[in-house]
Amino acid sequence: MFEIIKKSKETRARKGIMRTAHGEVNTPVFMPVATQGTVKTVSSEELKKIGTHLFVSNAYHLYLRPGAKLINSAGGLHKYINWDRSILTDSGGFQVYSLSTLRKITKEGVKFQSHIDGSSHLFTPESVMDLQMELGSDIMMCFDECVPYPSTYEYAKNSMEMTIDWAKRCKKQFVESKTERVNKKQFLFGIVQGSTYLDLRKESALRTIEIDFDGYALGGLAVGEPADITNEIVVNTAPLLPEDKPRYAMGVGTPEELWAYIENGIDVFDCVLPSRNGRNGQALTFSGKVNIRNAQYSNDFGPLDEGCSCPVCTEYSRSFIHHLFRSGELLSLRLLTLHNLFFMLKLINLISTSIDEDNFLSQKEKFFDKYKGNNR
RNA sequence: GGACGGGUGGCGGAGCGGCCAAUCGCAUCAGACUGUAAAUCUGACGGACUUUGUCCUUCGUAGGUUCAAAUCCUACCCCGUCCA
Repeated sequence: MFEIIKKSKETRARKGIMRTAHGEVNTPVFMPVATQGTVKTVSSEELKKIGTHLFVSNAYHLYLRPGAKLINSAGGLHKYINWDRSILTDSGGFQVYSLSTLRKITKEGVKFQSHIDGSSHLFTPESVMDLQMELGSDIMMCFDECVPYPSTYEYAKNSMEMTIDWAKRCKKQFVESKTERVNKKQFLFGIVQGSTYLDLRKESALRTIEIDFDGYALGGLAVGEPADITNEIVVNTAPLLPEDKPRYAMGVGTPEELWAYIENGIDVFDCVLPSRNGRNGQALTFSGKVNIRNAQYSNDFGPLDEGCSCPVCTEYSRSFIHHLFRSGELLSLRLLTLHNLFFMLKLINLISTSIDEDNFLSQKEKFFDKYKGNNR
């Protein structure tokens, strides 16, 4: 599914193409997060318009509501949500972390109490595979435990062992169910855990690779640990992953992290930052972060980001968006989200070009000269 | 002219002798947000300073009672409702 088309001469960065049943996805790629089958506030058409080819949705949430059977009967997730490009589904492993007060982990799986109506649901590696196959996502993720930070070595080790075991069960279920997926080309990614412990990360990586997946993800990142620790994990673990498979840093990240991790050979990212922060009033710009709520933008008639060619910056001013945001107008949330997603895609394009042109390091420095220069 | 009710920090609105520089909401000023239970959350919000504390000036105005008043009393000035 994955082909590398260019390797950086200066770093471990590379460019590639992921081919799924719903088209080609150039890497490095940043996936917007569409948990409920929608990137909050923006439409499929808008995502396409700004150049999105892949986003991440969530099997756990879609299972609870509206339900996999309903989606399946609608003709699958793509058709249901009106998206004919690629979709990656997260398994619910993150919800093991984020909804930790509503679940109980056993060897068998995770028993969740629905945050919607309190009802009980058992998620097992097998059921989560079936679920994602039923949804028909292009790339499925193994069911894992996203380990909280900080975790003791013992907890991290036990959890890592469990995630490995679950990965095997996921693979088995995936392989054995293959006939049911008839013409559907679905791929399955394994997830490396191990918390902040490099030896556990290494062991997790090697044993996950042994199971053999279509791609490999680093999970349990950006869950509250200091940035230098995240960096240490990625720098040390990414090189252990197979060169010829896509590498995915789950839940990451900031513009800083995109540069840093692509430099270390990561190909795929996803993060709620552009969408959530956008809804909370923050615009990402090449000059740094802009909190559009701030008084200083009330009479700033320039675009969110000077020189940005996105559908927002070409049409709307900071002042107006500031006004909309303060007035609680929904349009502000949409405009900020759309701009931020465009920013991330543009940033990825910039990085991609620098890989092509073998000037990654100088382009990175140039980016941060301006980005840092106006940050805070 | 009379009878009630009321005047509290930018606004609304609690408090009705000490625990009040004064609950709360809004507004304002900032900050956070990383595989989304998030259009959310946090902090500041009379002033000054040696800022987990100290001091100064506040609850219509002016007096008074009291060890102590936004809270009680008196007068006055405003505002609202009703009666003439």
